[in-house]
Amino acid sequence: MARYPSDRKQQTRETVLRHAANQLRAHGPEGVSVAAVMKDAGLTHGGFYAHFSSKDAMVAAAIEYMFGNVRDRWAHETLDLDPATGLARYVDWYLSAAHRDAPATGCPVAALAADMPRMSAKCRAAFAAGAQKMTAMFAQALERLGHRDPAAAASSLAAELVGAVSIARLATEPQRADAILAASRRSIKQRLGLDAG
Amino acid sequence: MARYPSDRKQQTRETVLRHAANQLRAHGPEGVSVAAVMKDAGLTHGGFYAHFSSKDAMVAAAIEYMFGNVRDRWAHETLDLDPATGLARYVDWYLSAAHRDAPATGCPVAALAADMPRMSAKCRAAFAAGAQKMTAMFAQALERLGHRDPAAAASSLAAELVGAVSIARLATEPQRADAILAASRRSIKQRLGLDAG
DNA sequence: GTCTTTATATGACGAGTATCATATCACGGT
DNA sequence: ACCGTGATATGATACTCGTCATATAAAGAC
Repeated sequence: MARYPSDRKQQTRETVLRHAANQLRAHGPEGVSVAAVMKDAGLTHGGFYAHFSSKDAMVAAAIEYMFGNVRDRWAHETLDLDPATGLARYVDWYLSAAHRDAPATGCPVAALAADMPRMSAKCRAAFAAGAQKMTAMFAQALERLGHRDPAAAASSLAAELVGAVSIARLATEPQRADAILAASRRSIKQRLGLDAG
Repeated sequence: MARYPSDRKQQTRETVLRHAANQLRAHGPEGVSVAAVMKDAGLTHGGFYAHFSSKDAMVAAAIEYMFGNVRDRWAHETLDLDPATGLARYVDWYLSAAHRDAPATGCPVAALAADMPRMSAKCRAAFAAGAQKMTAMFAQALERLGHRDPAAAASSLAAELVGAVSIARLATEPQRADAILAASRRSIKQRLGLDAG
């Protein structure tokens, strides 16, 4: 029956999704074209609708994919570390020059939040769910650290992380961009008690 | 010589710019079309190139226009107030539900920062300059408040303001959106010593 | 009233896009 | 060797957008 390896289509779909996710963050929801994504994935535009019912469906799937990566990175960065060290390490990565300079593979919230209000309900829902899980991730770590009102602290933390990277990406001079990240690193660590060790 | 009122073209240009600025924040740089802006301004698309050399030139001019409004609002909100009260009042406005729900007339950084990396050099430069002036505005107030390292504190403040509004605009449930703004209001005021009065 | 100039409108062109109908290709079973 | 089907390619359609050439409308000068 199966004329192709059974998971061939699945793998193609995931390849397309990966390139879609990168192009989304790099060029924005309107800047990404079906043909360009397929070309990046090594295919032509025609076969697209065998994998997704519409461009919007692909974008929604790519959003879930990106937030899956966010959770993977969190798990990777905090693996086998106590909550304080793990959180500090994640903050350091989030506010690093490497993350600032690689929006295509970085946090979707910093790269795409501003575009969400004008997207389809499906995309907005997927994005909101992802962002919420991300904040919950922080809240759990802060709770273990004995913070009172960990939800509020996590919300404030997420806000400054996202804002700092967004603004740092605006700066024209590299040293200004560095200073923005450094200022938020210090402010966050001080306020969350992560600088004492 | 002058067959029309001398400032007629200037006024038309400003009307177009105002609508361009609103549409930019509402629909994003790719979502705004020359024809739609002109229609909003009560004109047709043809006359556009009498006012701007290109769509990009209009966007760049609209960016300057928006940041001009930012400074006007700052002046308006902090007028005749001591630095602490003025800053607190601005923070309250920035993190208000009204601002969150009206991106089209709100802060350009929260509405458009994510789109800047993929815009023309001219637009990026105008945006970076505007954002920098905004942070300098905060730094001046913080300096008057006797903060040490007011530049760093202003940077951190701007980051959390922008991030909080960006994330609040994602939330699907209104009460979550409110909680996000409230958490950052408290965190900012506490850390800057604005809650004591 | 007519003329001249400034401001705006009409209409067209070329490029790019999402979508879909149809054709071709690759592969495992026989 | 070849056949049938699942996966991808080709090509076309309808639409939108930025841009510009040209036409019309408005208003003071004579």
